Amino acid sequence: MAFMTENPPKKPSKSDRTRAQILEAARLLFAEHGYEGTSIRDVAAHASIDPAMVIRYFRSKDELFARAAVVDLKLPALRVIDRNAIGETLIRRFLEIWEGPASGPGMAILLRSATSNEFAAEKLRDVFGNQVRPVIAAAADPADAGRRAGLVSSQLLGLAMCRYLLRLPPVVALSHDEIIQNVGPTLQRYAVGEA
Amino acid sequence: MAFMTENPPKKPSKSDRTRAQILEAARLLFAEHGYEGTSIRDVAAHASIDPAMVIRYFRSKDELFARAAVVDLKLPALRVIDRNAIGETLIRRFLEIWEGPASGPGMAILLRSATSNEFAAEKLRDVFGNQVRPVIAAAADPADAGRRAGLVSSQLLGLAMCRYLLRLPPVVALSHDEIIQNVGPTLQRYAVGEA
DNA sequence: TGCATTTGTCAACGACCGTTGGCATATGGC
DNA sequence: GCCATATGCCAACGGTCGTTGACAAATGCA
Repeated sequence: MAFMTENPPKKPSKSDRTRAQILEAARLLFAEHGYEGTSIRDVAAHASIDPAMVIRYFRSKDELFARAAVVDLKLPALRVIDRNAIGETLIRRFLEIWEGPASGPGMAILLRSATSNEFAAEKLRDVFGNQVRPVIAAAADPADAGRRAGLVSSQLLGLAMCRYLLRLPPVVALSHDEIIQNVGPTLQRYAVGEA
Repeated sequence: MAFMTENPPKKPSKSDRTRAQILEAARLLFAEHGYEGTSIRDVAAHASIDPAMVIRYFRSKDELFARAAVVDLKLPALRVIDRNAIGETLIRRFLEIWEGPASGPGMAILLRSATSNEFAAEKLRDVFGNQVRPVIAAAADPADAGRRAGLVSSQLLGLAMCRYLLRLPPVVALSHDEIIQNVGPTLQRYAVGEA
């Protein structure tokens, strides 16, 4: 067997480069065209490699998608957030995640395929259950953290859909300041506003 | 040529029934599994008919999808809406569209496929440009109606995604009253709130 | 009853898909 | 240089897809 999946500390071997190229091409294409709209052959062509190699490095298309669709929102630690600025904090982090240089296209990959691919949908539900909900739960009564996190998610997810996937012109045209000033208060009310 | 597409006033002929059955099956499946996830053979099986008939009645899968993806939000006429209750009016109509018995699955069809099918995306942009925007434009300064309609759309589209497509549990659990009380004020502010 | 038109079934086509196994080439330790 | 291994290409498989054309059954008018 020729796979040593877990960290062998030193080995930037030849294969690791192509492996990374394949994964990068896959993340790009999955983010842009979704799971069904991206073929193994497309990924291979983008990585300048034979389709068979994609299968050799990742065992199947499903496994490749799973490797490509990892998301870490890196939301601010629970106690660092100012309760009175949680709305602004969330929307600022949102813009970094979707437009900042550091973050990859992980969320785009999930959101693009979540409507027609159950694995992506489940993964997206996990993100909001394990990464968004805890932040809200730490800032307000944990009893209705689910309700509040759900409302926050609906606004953020809708904004992402309109701005980055559907590319609704007036939403694309919004400046960062406009988004912060308009959506920030909404999130603030959803997260910690009156019951 | 055997198609008389435009109203021949009296003819509930045999074919019109199967034609309707095919369209109904298509709307159901497109709404549930999206464009790429629904095959002509699936539609035919659901309509208890041969796949070739689907092509004979509608000329191609694209044309079938176009016929299935018609949407009329039937938003209240421009001057009937109370400016101070436009948020509540919009969210109530939203719930009727998505859960009421009268409205079909038109929006679900569009939203389900909009992330991976450019035709559906364009159609959805049309809906918000031709049906949502005018309502907002009539209620506030038409100059920034685009911005306001975009914000309204982001919230409504996100709520639909979370509740009906992604089925995020805490959002599914929301009662109609909770939705109206929480999302209504958001839409009110987006539509006519302070600049 | 005859016959033309409609309505439906069946088999097959070419294309694309994910995936596989065999075979060539390059690499790197001995 | 020798050879095991890693890396890569190629051709093909079985399957599903949208779509087509030929043919059978039903329908309705003369």
